[in-house]
Amino acid sequence: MIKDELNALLSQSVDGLITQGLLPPGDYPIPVVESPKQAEHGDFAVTFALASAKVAGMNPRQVGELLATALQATDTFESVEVAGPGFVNLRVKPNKFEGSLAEVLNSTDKRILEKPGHFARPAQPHPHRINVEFVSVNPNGPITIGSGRGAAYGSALCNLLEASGHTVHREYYINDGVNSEQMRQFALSVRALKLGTEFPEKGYRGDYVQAVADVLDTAEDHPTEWWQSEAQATMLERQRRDLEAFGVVFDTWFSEQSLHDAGIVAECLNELIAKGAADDEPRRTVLKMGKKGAIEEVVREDQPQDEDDAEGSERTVWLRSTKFGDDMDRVLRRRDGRLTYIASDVAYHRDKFNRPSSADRLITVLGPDHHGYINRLRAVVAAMRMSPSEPNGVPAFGEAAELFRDQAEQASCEAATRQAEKELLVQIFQLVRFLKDGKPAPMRKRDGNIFALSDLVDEIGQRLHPDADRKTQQQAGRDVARFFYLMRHHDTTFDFDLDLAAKQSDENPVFYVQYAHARICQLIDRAKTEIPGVIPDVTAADLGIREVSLTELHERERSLLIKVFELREEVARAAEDLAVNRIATYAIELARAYHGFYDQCRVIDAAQPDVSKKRLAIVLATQTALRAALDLLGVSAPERM
RNA sequence: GCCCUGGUAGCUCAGUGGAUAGAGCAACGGCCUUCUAAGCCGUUGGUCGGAGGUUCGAUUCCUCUCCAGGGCGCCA
Repeated sequence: MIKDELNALLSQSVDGLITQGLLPPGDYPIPVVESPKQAEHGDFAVTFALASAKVAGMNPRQVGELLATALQATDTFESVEVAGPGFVNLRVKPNKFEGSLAEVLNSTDKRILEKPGHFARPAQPHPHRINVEFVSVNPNGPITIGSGRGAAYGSALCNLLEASGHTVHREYYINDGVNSEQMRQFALSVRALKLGTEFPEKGYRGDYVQAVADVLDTAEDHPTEWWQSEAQATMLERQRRDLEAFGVVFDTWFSEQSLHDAGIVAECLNELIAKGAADDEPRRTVLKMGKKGAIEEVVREDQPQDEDDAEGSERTVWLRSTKFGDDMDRVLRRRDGRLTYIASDVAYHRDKFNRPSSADRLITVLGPDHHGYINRLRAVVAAMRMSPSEPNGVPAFGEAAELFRDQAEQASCEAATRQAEKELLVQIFQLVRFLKDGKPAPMRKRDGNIFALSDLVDEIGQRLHPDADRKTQQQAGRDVARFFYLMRHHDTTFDFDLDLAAKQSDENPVFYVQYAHARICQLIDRAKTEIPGVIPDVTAADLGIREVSLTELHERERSLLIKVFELREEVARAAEDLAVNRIATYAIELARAYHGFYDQCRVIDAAQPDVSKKRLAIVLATQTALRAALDLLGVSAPERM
């Protein structure tokens, strides 16, 4: 793509200057082109002169002049200007865009997620096998509009990681442990509704509970476990349906309980004890933290042992997670022998690493209420991955002396923690506030009903297209909801304006982008009938672009092309930062560039076939980029609106 | 107390250590007998919460601080 070519050219030029003795040898930064904020600064800008003035021992403008002279000589630029304190502003000769345009057109009609050769797929220097776990809510209710953000983000993130050259596994962790008190309450609520028995005090109300009861085909009572597994399965099915309708599918729905059933949780527990990462000493270590994560004090809380406890009660087993960066030790096995959620987490994470096509990176997407879970989760992975250490009897220093057996253990634990920081990335998405009539809309209705993701999709779809069929409504609702969820950075609280989402107007960015695509499609259709033979044949093996020469470019053509070429870089950067919102922003910018081009550049003109051909090539390239961006977001690209 | 996130135009928000900080909406004014006006163009609008520091250069990095939201269970 054009930027890579220019970067290579820059490096050559700088090397040349050094070889010629015009620049003193030194440790220079790698020169790269940047996109200027203002169009009048040219197509690309170089800040090399500013960054390297010190190394060169010259003033930045001087370095800029040298670089400009060298670049002038390459016959690549229409203009090279040194501006301001030492920027080098570049305007590229139109024909230098031909290669990049051909590259994009080669990808027309290919989906970004299908063909590895797609132009938007950057060369991935460090491809990983990434397991992305997201949504993973309890199977005791429908997917809420709060979780909707995690669903949208997680699914788009997976697309993005794939597009940037990683292998991705999409995973949903089912919190179906039979020990779960919440699931027990949910099951008992269903039972009460079905059999007319007494409703549990902490029971779940809402139509969806009744709906589960209605589905179950039984008239008699069963053990609680039966109700639990039946209610769960029914609810899970609803979740799966809702998610699918929202464009979210998983490769694996992983059952927590299956780990218990296979005895793996217990096995892991024993492993941790053997490694010294867990034990049943009756104490909990709590770290008093100062600023910047500095340990101020190690507090040892002795746990009272109830002599009165029922016979057969066991000693509490603690994960010494304070050895792995957590601020508090965590319980793995309760006194009554039940294993905790975090105990299954150990087994679960071991499993993720140990499958046949195992992951080497884990990404876990969690909601805002799980922020405190990050260190704990990392400690779990660290403890599970740690290799046991031979005692060396050298006591650790300072606070560490309270935590570790000796320096050998400290080294081992710290290495495991650092490793876990690399292997496990926890992404927190922040709260969404839903606004209706300018006021916050409650997430939970007074009757105990939850504002479900499916309600959101339906409501937006119905308000947009009151008279359309259900499929059209759902598609529209899904497109708008996904785009709204994704257009803000996931780690920022944002307001979801339901009225704006349901407005079919220029205020709604989704339609702004989709409209650009629809305009393109209609234009291409029209060109096929009005000026057949002029439209570049992108299906030909050796593309029609070879006949399209870019001898001159209208300003709008130029800026549109540059924007199209940016997609690949944008995908790489967004994937690097796990920032899906960049793609939404890019889509809006690309749409803007297209609308601007469309307004000023007449495409179909039988009198000027060369101009038409060139512009159609640019339009096709834009269509490819726009589709790719929308694909990544999981938003449809309609052919007409 | 500690941790996380945010504070940028009237509103909603972009912004990668670079130039005069951008967009959409709102307000005002233009552009359809030629490819979809769900569009385009222009005007108005800013102590980038505050104070220090690093840097040739800070909205961006560091420290402190103010304000707002969220989180810190033998719950999951």
